[in-house]
Amino acid sequence: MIEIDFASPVAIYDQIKTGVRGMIAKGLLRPGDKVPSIRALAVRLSVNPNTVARAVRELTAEGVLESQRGESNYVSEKALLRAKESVEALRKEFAEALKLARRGGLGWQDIESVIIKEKGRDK
Amino acid sequence: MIEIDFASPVAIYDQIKTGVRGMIAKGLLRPGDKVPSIRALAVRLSVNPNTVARAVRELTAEGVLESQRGESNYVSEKALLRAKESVEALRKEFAEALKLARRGGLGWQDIESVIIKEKGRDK
Amino acid sequence: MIEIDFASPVAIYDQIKTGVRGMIAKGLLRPGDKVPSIRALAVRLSVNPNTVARAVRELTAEGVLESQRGESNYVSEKALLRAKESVEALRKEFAEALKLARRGGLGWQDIESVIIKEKGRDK
Amino acid sequence: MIEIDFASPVAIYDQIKTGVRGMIAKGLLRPGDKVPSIRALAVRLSVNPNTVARAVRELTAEGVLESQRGESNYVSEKALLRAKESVEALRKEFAEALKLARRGGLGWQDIESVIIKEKGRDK
DNA sequence: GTGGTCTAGACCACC
DNA sequence: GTGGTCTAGACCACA
Repeated sequence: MIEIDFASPVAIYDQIKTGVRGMIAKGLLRPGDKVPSIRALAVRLSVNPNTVARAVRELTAEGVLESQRGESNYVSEKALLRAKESVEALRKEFAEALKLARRGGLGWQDIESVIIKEKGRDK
Repeated sequence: MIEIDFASPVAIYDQIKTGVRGMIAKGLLRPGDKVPSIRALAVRLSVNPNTVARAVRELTAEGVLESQRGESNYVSEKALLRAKESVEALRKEFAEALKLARRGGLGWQDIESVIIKEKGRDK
Repeated sequence: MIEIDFASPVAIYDQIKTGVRGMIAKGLLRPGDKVPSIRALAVRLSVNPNTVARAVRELTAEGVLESQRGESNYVSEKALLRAKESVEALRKEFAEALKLARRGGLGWQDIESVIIKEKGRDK
Repeated sequence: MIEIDFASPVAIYDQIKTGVRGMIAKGLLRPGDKVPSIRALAVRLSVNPNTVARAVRELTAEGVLESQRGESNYVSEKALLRAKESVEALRKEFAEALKLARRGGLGWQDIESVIIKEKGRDK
């Protein structure tokens, strides 16, 4: 499901947010689907429930999830649209990172090798 | 030579630093080479001389450039090593950005298209 | 300054948010003003720093405050506009509460007495 | 009689409950009075009979109304007491809303103007 | 010193 | 059981 990189400089709650948006963008999570409980997710990701709660809260504020007291959380109808937007933002960030790497002298060969390595990790 | 993206969120002096390191890594600047004067660089990049000065100052502190009172700046002997290190750092950042983009749902096709587009821009 | 009612059903972080917006709307806090540190506010309000941090974080996301790593927080330029909006929202909520109270049989006399009492508390 | 605000976030059956309690508190309905039939009320309020039925059911469970199979509904003897209680609850909610509005920066002038407007609507 | 994040554990309200 | 809030205390990055 969602992979957390504890060594990453990116905050865990942010990785969870990105991960959920990613699953929606990839179609693994669809509007109306029930999202695992905060506690369950926390256990599965080996993370504190508060950290998951923060991600869920912010995704809810963003309109990606819908939550009601005492009930499970659900993927909202607007989620697909929001996910598309965030993927586009990600595309721009990646393009920026690529440009930076090129300007800094990273060769195309290095870049291709990084990509091939990641593709392998993906399996 | 060095391209400055004035719309980028990355500070200009930082783009200059990265650009210089990049030219060294690419072999366009070699240890012992004379670096253009701050004023000349400022004019060529359409940038404030203070901004160039800051980049040069920090590169000097870093050991990439060597400067002496009233003389030109030169690429240091250690520059190649330093540049290699910074390219390695860049590689890691790029790998990180790639991983993030993937987790967030960006498809391989999107990624390839970004790369092809950048390759084209490079010419 | 900001008064916290610990007996209120309204969450503390929300009372802080409303309080800050209120001070801006009242002109007690103006764009560019420095906001007390999270820790200082926490002590003054007898509240956990994390609770203040949440209020500050959300106000920042909302565009009312501006914060930078390691620096103090400041009231943003857009804060006045945002505060005006939130006051308008508050006005509507109050009007709704009034209408509800009237429909439920609360007499004008009762309402006036509540208001006079609150005016007294204000001093 | 009872006014329904279809644009309100408050559920309609709840508005009906509040309205009935209000009429009792205002003395427009007294213990022993016959309450119009569910169908008649539904027509008069332009509302689904099921919605009225729910309001009546809950008011009966609460002890405000009394109903017997096939007979009309009547205002119970305890109704006055219950209505007083609910008005008191309403008073507290209104006081809370007022306090919130004040803390959020709503001026007394704004508050008075809201009240005057509502008084006018009341006629 | 600042804000930002994470953890641990507690209590509440709702269903 | 669910999510929501608060506290306490820790560590990090930045300046």
